[in-house]
Amino acid sequence: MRFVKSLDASLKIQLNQLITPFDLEQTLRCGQSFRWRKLSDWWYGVVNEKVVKIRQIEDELRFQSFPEKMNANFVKNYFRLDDNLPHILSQISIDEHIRKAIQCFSGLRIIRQQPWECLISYICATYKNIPAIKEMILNLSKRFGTKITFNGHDFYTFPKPSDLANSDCEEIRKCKLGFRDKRVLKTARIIHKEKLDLEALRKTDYEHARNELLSLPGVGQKVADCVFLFSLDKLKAFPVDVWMKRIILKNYSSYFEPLFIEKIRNKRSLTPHEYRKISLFGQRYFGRYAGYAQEYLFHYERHQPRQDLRL
DNA sequence: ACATCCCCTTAGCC
DNA sequence: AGGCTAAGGGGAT
Repeated sequence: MRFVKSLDASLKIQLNQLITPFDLEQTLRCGQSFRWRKLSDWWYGVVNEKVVKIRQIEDELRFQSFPEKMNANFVKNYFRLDDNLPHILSQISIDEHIRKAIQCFSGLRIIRQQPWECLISYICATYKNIPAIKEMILNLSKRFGTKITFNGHDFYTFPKPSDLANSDCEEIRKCKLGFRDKRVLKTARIIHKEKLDLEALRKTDYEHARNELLSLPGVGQKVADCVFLFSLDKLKAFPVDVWMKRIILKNYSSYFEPLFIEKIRNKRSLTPHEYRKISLFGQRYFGRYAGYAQEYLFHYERHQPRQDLRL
C-alpha cells in the first residue's frame, strides 16, 4: 500500500488487490454502516465530525475530507485495511456456503466505526429495516448534529453523547425513533455521565465487555454483538438476526438437534438462550474471525431471491 | 383497495 | 425459567 498526493485535492491510496483485497462498494453496501451515500461516482459519509468523500477504481482508492483533512492512516484504520483479509478468508472458508459468499463478495471488509455512533445506531436498528435505520440516524444528526456543506450537499455530524443526554424523549421521538426514544436517551445519559467508557471496552475481553454493554437500555445480545464487531475489534462476535436465523435453518441445521431447529423455525424471535446457542455455534464453527463469516453470509443471503422465507 | 406481515429485537409482565 | 406481547411506522405481500 502506498500513499500518494494527487493533482487535485484528493489523496490516493494504492492497493495491491492480491495482498490487500478491498471492495469499497460491497463494504459500504452490506448494511454494517448507515452513514454513507453515493452521489455520482463518489461515496460520501460522515465520520468523526468530517465529511469524507471516497471512490475506488480498481487498485486505486481516492479520498478527501472536509472541513478538516484526514490522512491516509485514518482511512486505512476506518476500513480496516490493516486486517489480513486473505488470511481471514482462508480461515473462515470452511464449507461450500461460506465459500460461495466469499466468491461473490471477496474484498468486503468490516468497518471500524466509532463505538458511540455504532451503539446508538444499533439500538435504533431494533426491529427496523436498513433504509428506515438510515433515516433515523440522519434525522438524529439533522436535529442534534452540526451541518457541514460540501460539494453543494448538506451533511450532518453525528450528535455527541451530551447532545442526546441533554435532550428529552419527545425531541428524540421526532426523529421517528418510535419506542426506541427512551432507550436512546437513557443510554446516552449513562454514557455521557461516563458510567461506561466505551473505548475502554476495546481492550476488555469479549465476555466481560459483553456484560457491560448488556447493562445498557436497548442493548440485548444482538446489539451488543454488532457494536463489538463493527466498532470494538471483537472479530469473533457473531450477531444473530432474522437473516442469520434463516441461514442457520437453510444451511447449518444439521449442527443442531432437530428439536431445537423445529423450535426456532416456528417462532419469529429467539429467546436469549437460543440466541446464545446459535452465536456460540458460529464462534466455535468459524473460529476467531466468526464475525467476518457472519457478515459475508448475511450479505450473500440478502442478495438471494426472497422466497422460502420460512424454510 | 385493503389487511396483514415484516423489519439486522428488547423489555416487561406473568 | 421461559413464554407471551407490545412497541413507530413505512414498505412489501
